[in-house]
Amino acid sequence: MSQAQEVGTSATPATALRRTLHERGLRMTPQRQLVLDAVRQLGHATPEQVCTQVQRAAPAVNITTVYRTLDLLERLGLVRHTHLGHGAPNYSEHQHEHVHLVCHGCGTVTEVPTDLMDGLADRLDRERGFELDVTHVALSGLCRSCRESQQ
Amino acid sequence: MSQAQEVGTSATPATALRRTLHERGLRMTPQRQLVLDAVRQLGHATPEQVCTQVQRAAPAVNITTVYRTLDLLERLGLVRHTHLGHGAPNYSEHQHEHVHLVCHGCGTVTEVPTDLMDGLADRLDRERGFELDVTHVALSGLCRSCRESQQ
DNA sequence: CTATCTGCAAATCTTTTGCAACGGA
DNA sequence: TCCGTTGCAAAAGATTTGCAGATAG
Repeated sequence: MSQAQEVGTSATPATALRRTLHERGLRMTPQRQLVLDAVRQLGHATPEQVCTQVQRAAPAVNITTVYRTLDLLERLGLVRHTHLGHGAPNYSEHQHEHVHLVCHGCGTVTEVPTDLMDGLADRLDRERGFELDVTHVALSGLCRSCRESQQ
Repeated sequence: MSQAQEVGTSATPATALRRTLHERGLRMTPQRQLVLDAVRQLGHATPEQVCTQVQRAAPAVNITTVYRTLDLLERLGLVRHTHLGHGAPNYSEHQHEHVHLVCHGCGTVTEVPTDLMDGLADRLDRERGFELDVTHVALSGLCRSCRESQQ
């Protein structure tokens, strides 16, 4: 009983997650639902942050499980990760597509619509045959307020 | 004598590096020249790769020194680093500006001229007041050959 | 009942830090 | 000589792996 104690969502309805897992012969577990919920609640977050959020509902869930589950959810196409700059990967819902702007100065992360990248994506496609994955990396630079305070 | 043994470049002329260091009250050392040389020779490389290259000339140089020196050279504006995707930062000469395209499929890194980003940079500046640092991150996606072999 | 999952502990890998010794100017 | 630098060892942080036990189906 030391394992998975206190793990459990409020209801555990026959969710889309359960269906997706079963289609591939995988099992539905409270941990998997909790990790997916956490990613949705947090918008975008590191594995560490996801773990903290999950543990608010189920303290026994291990960070190892969070890593493994994020990997799994990504393979299922339910979440995706981007690299915001330093090192920590950053997970968010797959549907929720956006480009990250990271400020060197204050570290703020802003989300902007992906259509900002349309022009660039077209050019890369035409000129280089490169299919840009718009959401996988962050653009970095200086935000307005940092520019103002710097000069 | 256990330290810095066998460290030494072929000549050690009064280089630009020496001057830059002295301007700031810092000291010229063989290690610093070797790290800078390695970055130039490799084009772009992780700290690990830089270290391996340096150690071909001077086996005693420690990875710690490579990390510290890359940091220093970056503060001096001689090199800069970008994030290619997974986690390892990637150092290259500062003068040598380019945008990295990383392919998800084969991992190939391609360099393209930064003016590809001009349109996007303008838009971000006008619409968001965000000053894009074009060279700091990589764009990822699928290269032509991976697209062809995938479909 | 059985194969899949999880938690735990330990291994790995990358990067940073403290400190005594070294060496550039 | 003096103080910036280096090498070493150990710490710190992030992620992965092996395995025994728990559990979904």
